[in-house]
Parts: sequence; structure tokens; C-alpha cells
Amino acid sequence: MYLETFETIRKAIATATGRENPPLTDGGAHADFASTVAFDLAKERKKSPVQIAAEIAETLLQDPALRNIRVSTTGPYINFNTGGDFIRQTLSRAIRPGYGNLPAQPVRIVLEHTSANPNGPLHVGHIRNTIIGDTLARSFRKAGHPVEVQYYVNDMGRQIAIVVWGFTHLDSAPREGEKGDHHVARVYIAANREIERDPGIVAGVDRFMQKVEEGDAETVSLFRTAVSECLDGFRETLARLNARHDRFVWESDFIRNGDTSRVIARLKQQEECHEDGRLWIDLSAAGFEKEYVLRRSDGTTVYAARDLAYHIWKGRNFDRVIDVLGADHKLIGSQLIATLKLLGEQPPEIVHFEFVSLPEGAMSTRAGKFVSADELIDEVTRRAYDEVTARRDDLDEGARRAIARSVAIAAIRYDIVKISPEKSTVFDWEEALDFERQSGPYIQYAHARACSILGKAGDFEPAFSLSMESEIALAKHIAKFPWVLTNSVRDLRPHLIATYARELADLFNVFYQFEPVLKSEGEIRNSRLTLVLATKNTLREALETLGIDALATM
RNA sequence: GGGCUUGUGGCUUAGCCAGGAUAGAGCGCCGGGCUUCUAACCCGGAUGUCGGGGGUUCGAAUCCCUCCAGGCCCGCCA
Repeated sequence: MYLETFETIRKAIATATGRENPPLTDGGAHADFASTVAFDLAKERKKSPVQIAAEIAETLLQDPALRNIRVSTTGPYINFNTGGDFIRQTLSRAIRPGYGNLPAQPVRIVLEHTSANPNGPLHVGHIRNTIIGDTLARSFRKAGHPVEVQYYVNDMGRQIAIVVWGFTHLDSAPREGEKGDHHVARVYIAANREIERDPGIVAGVDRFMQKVEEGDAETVSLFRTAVSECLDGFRETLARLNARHDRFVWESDFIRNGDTSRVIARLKQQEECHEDGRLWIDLSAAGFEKEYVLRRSDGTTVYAARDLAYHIWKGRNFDRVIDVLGADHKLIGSQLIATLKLLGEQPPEIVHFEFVSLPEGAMSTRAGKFVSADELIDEVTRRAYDEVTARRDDLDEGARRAIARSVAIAAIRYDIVKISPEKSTVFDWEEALDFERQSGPYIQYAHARACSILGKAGDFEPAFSLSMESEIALAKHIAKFPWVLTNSVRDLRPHLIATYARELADLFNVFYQFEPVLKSEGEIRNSRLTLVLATKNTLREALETLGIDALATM
């Protein structure tokens, strides 16, 4: 209803002013919608903005399209306020399941996220990628797009060759109950320590890289075994986080199927391509002074070459290609885009996020300096279990454990997604373990409260008579959900959903505090129950978009 | 050194791309509220040179320039 009303008002102002795309914004504290068009017209009409606003408002009052909207002015501002009709239509939509779903779109999206190197467990930096990516994927699906989520498996890089060297040269048996990714990390860290002691080992690592690229069966098998073991660990962690990939795409496939050779052959036709032992692209015309190297002088390809092949494949099979990458990939990402443009292929849209570091400094898998996602989830779950147990001694242990798992993931996902991606952060245990305001559990709690009321209410007839300030504020916020979702996918900014959900919970809690639902009667009771149902649905949809379980009780 | 990016109350942060009406929140602090629909809650209070300076504009946290501080990048790594 918000989107439609916005459009109606925008068109009315356009007609009244002759401006094609007049300014219209959310009215914030002053109104539901507001326009500053009078400022724009002041110069050409040679009148004061205040006078112009009054004249436009006069015209708008005659517009039958705005008969349900109150038009007023405050000085130069033209304000628009909706009424009962808007609330009735909003709530009647919001009490139906799937509220916020936008009409189906034909634009197919491929979204790549996480894609961490399989040389150790996902840590708290990687899962920022996961959570941003998974939330975006969920948002696009809710916005009506077919989405395929991919994990690009870097299964033939130097890091993996080091892991393989470790597996073949060091004592590398897994420990009792050790998860695959943690096992691989242990071997990787040990191998790096050896290399530090004896740099001669690098030659052996190089040989592994050459042999895997040649397709030497035994080497390929060694790589695949190590990578698979790590990936199995990733899958478990990702599942705990409620993040799902539709497909794992193996980098080496683009060597084996010839795509990488083909893209290099195509690039050789370009004048920007240079060969002097190695093969590289001169992107200086696009503003890059660094050479973009695709093939080493020993004939093996560099990551960038395989990535080009991968992106060409994605671009040809999907309408939009979206990658979620760390800020450290900004340069290489721009080079990738520039090169794809050179070839006339579809470049990706890249969502970059800044680094998560530890209080003591940057994380490093190689040095073993990181907080793994598994540790984080375990610790937050423990804490959540204690909380649930303290509050709900009426529930059995199984139920408490299930709630704790959901609460923990809510806390983690929300804590990460609520921050704008361009902000670098320092991991903080205290914040991760906070379940109070501006947290995922806080929003879950509002949902559980709504469920509790509805569970006790029994059947009721939908009604739409709201008059209290807290009721109206809540209903009007519910109306904004589809608009927020639209903005979120348009700008590729999932944290907008996070902010919205929190505000919705805030408004519901205020309503809850001041307006009794079950103890009210007749039309008021039905109206409040309708509002609670609409809130519950909207909270649920928003939480699900954030990958957070909408718990009925907690 | 060059490029990208961030800088908003003690701490964390929204708003910035698409400039407008008293800069929103949370934590922490102070003071209130559970015989009442789940207090993981709510209400009130104190706390701000929106990093500094200059400019554009009727109007700048928002756009431009410059300086300062932090982060990232500048590999025949990924």
C-alpha cells in the first residue's frame, strides 16, 4: 500500500507542478510523506517557497486521486497524511501469509558468496560474507527473482597445494572427533611453519600446482580429497547459520572443460594482451597501472584466469551476476570487470564488505589467528541456553536447546547484518553475546509475544478500527515493508531489512506496553488482534528474510 | 608513495549515493515501571564542534576541494 500511495502522490504533484519527477520522501516525524518541490520552483516562479507550497496544496486538494489523503503545508513543506483507508488496506494485506512478496520477476540472478579458500574453517570474517550474501539471496527471492546461490570452490590454488604438501609430508591424521575443516587448518598451519623453516619446500608446492593443472590423476585426487574434507566442514557450519548454497562450483572445472584456455585464446586477440613468458593484460586504458597477470611463466594459470572463465559462464547463463567479496578484492574485482568488458561479456555487480579483525589485530588462517564460526556459534548457543533456562524452567531440555540454537543464530546473524558492509569492525565477544535491544533475539521476542497473544485469543473477525497513536504508528510501519524490501534489493543493502525489523519490534513493544489486546472488547479487540496478526506476519517475513527463525515461544 | 574506504555523544551505530523541517537508535550512566496479553520489555533524564578547515547552495552530516587519523589494496597468492 505504501508503494502505491507513494506513486499516487508523486503523480498528483507532477500534474500539479508540471515537474516530471518531483521530490517526494518519507515524511519522518512530520508526516507520512513530504515534498520539498516548492523550493525547486521558487526561483523560476519568483515567489517564496511558502507561497508556492500553499498554491500547490490548494491544487492537490482538488485532486480526486488524493481524496483519502490529508494534504497540508508547514511553511514550504507539503505534507501528506494517510488515514483509515490506508490502514485498512495495509492490514488486510499484511494478515495474509507471504506479506511483502513482490510480483514475480523474469530477471534470473546468480549470487556468489562466502567462497572461502578450503584451507581452514570459516571464521568470523568469512561469515560476514555469508550473512550478507545469504540475506541478499533471501531478499531477492522475496522480491520475486529466481536466484541461484553459488559457492566458488578455489580447489587448485597455492593454499590448497600447501595443504596437500602437508598431508603428504607431515603427520596429518585427524584427531578424535575433529571436524574436517579444522583438521585441514591444523595441517595447513603446520605446513606453513615448515615452509618458514625451509623455504626449499616451496618448489615441492609448485610441483603440486603444475601437476594438478596438467590433470595428473594422483595429484588431482589428493587435492580433491583435501578440499572435500574441508568443504564438508563448511557445509555443516553454513547449515548451522541457516545459509544455503544451491551449487558448489569447482574452479578446476574451468581448466578441465577448456573454458580457461578459450578465454585466454580470446584475450590474445586483444591488443591489450601481452606475452613475455607470463601472459598479462594491460588495463591502463581503464585506469589500472598494475598488470593483470593471467598465466605464469611456467605455463600454469593464475586465479584471475579461472575467475574470468567462471564469470563468463555465469554471465551467459544468468541475467544478473552478483558477487559478495571482501574489500581486499576491490582491485582484482575492478580488473575482472574491466577485462570482461573488454571481451564484451557481462560483468558482475560486486558487493564489497570491509574487514572484521580481532582486538589483537587482523585474522590469519595461516598463523592460526582467528575465531572460527564454529567456536562462535558454540559459545553463543551456550549463553543462549543459559538465558532460556533462566527464563523458562517450564520447558523441557530439548525445547530449551532448540530455542537456544535459534536464538544464537539470530544473535550472530543480526549482529553482523545490522552493520553497513562498508564499515570495518572489530570482533567483540560482549556484543556477540548481547541479546537485548538492537539484537536478533529482541526481534524474535516481539514475534513470540505476538504469537502468545494470538494463541490465547482464539478465533476473531478481522477489524480495522485503530485510533491510538501506538496502533497507528505500528500499522503505518507495517505498510513500509514492501518498500523497504524494494530499496534493499535495489541498493544491494541487506542491512536495511535489519533496521526495519528492529523498528517494527520497537513499535510493537510500545503498543504491547500500552494497549491491552485480550482484555479489550468488541471492535477494539478484533482490531487489535488484527494488528497483532499483521505484525506477527510482517516480523516473521522480515526475520525469515534475515535468515532468522521466527520462534513462536522463547 | 599511489588507489579505495571509514571518521556522527564515553562505547557501538542509522542517516550520506538521489542536500531540506528539532541529527535518530542501542549500550553504559541517573530515575521510574512486573498480583495486568512472556520484563530478552517499557517510560523519563543527562550526554553531539556529525574528524579539522575551506567552498557550492535559499539550505550541507549529506555535494566539491584540502588537511588529519584509522582500515584495506598496490604478488607470476587467492
